[in-house]
Amino acid sequence: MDPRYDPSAVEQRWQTTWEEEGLYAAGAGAHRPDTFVVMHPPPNISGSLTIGHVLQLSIEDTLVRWSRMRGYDTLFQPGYDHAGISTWAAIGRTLAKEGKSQRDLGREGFDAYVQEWLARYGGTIMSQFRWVGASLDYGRTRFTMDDGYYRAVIRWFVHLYRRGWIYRDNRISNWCPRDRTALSDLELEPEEVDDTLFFIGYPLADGSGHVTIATVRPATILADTAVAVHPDDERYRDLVGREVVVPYVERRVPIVADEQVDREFGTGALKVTPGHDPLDFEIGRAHGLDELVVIGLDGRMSAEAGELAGLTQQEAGERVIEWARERGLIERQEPYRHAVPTCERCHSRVEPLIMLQWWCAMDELAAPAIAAVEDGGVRFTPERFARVYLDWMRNVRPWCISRQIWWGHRIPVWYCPDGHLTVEEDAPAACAECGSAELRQEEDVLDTWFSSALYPFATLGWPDETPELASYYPGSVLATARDIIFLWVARMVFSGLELLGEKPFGDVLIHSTLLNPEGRRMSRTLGTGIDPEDALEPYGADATRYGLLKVTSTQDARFSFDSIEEGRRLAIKLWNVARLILANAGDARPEVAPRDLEERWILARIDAARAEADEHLARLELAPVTAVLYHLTFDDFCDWYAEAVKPRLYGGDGDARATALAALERLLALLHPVMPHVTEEIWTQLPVREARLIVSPWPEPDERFSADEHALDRVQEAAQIFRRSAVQVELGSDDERRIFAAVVRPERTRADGNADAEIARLRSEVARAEGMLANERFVANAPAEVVEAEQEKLERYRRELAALEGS
RNA sequence: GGGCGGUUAGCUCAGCUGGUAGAGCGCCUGCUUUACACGCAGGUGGCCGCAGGUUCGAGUCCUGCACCGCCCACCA
Repeated sequence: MDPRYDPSAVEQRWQTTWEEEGLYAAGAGAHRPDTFVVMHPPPNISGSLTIGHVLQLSIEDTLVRWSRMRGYDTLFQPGYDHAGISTWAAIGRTLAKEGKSQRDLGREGFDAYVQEWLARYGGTIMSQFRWVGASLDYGRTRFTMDDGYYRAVIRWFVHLYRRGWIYRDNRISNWCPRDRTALSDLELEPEEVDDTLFFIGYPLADGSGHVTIATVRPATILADTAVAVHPDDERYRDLVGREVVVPYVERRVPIVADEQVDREFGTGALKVTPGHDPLDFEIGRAHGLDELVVIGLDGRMSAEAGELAGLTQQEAGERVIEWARERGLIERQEPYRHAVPTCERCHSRVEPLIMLQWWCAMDELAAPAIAAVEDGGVRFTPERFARVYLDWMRNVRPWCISRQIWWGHRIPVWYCPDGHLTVEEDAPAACAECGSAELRQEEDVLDTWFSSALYPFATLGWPDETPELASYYPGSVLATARDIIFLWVARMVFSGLELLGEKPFGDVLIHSTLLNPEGRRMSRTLGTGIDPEDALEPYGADATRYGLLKVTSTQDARFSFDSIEEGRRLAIKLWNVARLILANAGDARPEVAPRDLEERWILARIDAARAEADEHLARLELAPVTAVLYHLTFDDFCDWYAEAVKPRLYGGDGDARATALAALERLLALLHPVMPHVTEEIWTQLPVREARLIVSPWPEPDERFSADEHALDRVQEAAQIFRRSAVQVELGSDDERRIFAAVVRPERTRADGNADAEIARLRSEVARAEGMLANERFVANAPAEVVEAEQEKLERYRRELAALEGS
């Protein structure tokens, strides 16, 4: 073996070998009927890997490899997402450099361009997946726009349409004037802005006074169709049912009462603009108000704004205010800071506009998806995210699913010249209503998340009844960051329940969001992110995986190269101890032939670590696993076992050699899910191996040694005391004395004879324990085992103290 | 406005159903030449955010408060 471990060559070689030998394929190594399925969240085809993706892959791959070694039929599914608006916008930015836009290309020209673009930028992500060592079944890679998947999405649309839950309607929509498409509520991002709140008098139609309203958007006054007050508001009770005159347009509109009005805000009277505000829209529909629109798709005043047409809202607002001020209707104005919705992608201010869009009603879909989490069929880890999911699901509103872009699944609706709709999976020959053959397909495409929602089964061949679908649905664990609980997780749950009658996965693991070393959110656009290759290249995949898993928890985690450095040291340590054992193995073959204390002890320790790791992995806790492995390797295996057995290895003890090889095998197996490459590389150096480590059995516990987990406690205590004080403590057996001599080498110890400090320490421990045991209420009320433990501690301290003082 | 999370060693963080504080890194000291200085051994270092409460006993449970962060939100 090379004295120095160089991950770069080794890792790449194994990644290729495993894949070529088919060991990443679903079912590899399986010997039990259960399946373990992980759908890796499909990355945007337009993007590149972030360090957060590497964390996610590390978590998933560790669970997958662990399951594979335990004999499960595992499927780790890879794929890409076409990422509608995201890709659309990315291409827009590229085109802008040539002074063009997407729409300049025309629909077909755009299709051609996007294919070329994907060929150029699409391939890097999967090679980065491989670099991490993610054992995805690459041969099954799916794309959310491939033919089969496309068909699934269209089937889903038609299904919902026939259910009556998808409909086309003029509703208030979120319109991004820059991207020129509608957005769902989840694609908005609030942004704080400084506005002015104007208090404007609306004269009563009969001239008997006026009602004052507050607004930050005076331009929308042109589209006011009512004033609303709270029904219980004493101030306005008498005015309900009467009329006011809207300033500037001088239109008579009613005063209505609606409980959605906040009495505390402004004057308690609200101008109602159903065409340009979500709340006003609701009030308008409830009261049958007119829905006027005065703002166009470009965000400027439209033709309906009359003489103000073409002006910006700012300009139009100033004109309206000026008009009102001249007539003494401006009561006052004050600066006002508030959050307004913006497009999460381009940060333009989103216009709420009434427009014709496709909607999906959510009530019927949400009910079973709520039940699935309430009754524990779908579990969240950490649990608190179940509430986040439920709160959203219980208050979910209609989902706007149409987008006015050209990249995505085109809505399967055809219009005839008379405006009849035909909804079919395949292009119909004639209008279903009038028989007209002159059909035109809907221009809009579907929201990206409408298709992602099908991921857990569309990737398996749905709507066909494939063997994969039968075997691998539902999946096991979905690992994701918390930012897509609504966008994706929730939608997968309800689509799976609706189409297959079964939840898509049993566990949702919400892992840490990685922050940069300063504790700030990483952002590609701000350049505060970490390029995964900056870790993978110098440290290697094993170290990177280990380092990321170490810091992940139920909280956000700061990324740091320190933990990756620790992983690197672990890999090197493993490499070196393997060299020690292999160089001194002679012609021994791995066999559990324990004869002496240190061997039974290390086998017991490995078993205990395995049990601990199993427990944590079953609970989807990854960070504690790295700690268990680290201490097992460094402290138990290297610093104690290897040191203790070393003289016997040198001396040609066959049993010691055979057992050392067997113990090393088990250690490698335990580490493999986290650090697959270095462990597999060492594995191939072992004299006997029946298979690749990646598909070798997870170590079974050996009851013969479970009692020996603490066999070295006395020796370790004696060593501790000796190293601190140079005082020799009596040991009970020859084995113990031999191990002590092998591990505790006086010439490598400070041994400054500081027995006094040790005696003082033990005396204070004895005093503390005596104090507790003298407390009658403690002895009476504490559980028996706690009191016993305290007594044992006291006895041990007294024993050690006696040994020290006697010497 | 509503909700959630955090506050523990110089730094980054563990501490499950309450039993008298841990890890890694850093720092100090001493050890190298038959696995590894990418190493070994030892050590220093904590009113567990603040104030109350429950309890024989609180980092852990309860109530308030203070900062920091996140999510949701139609107060126009």
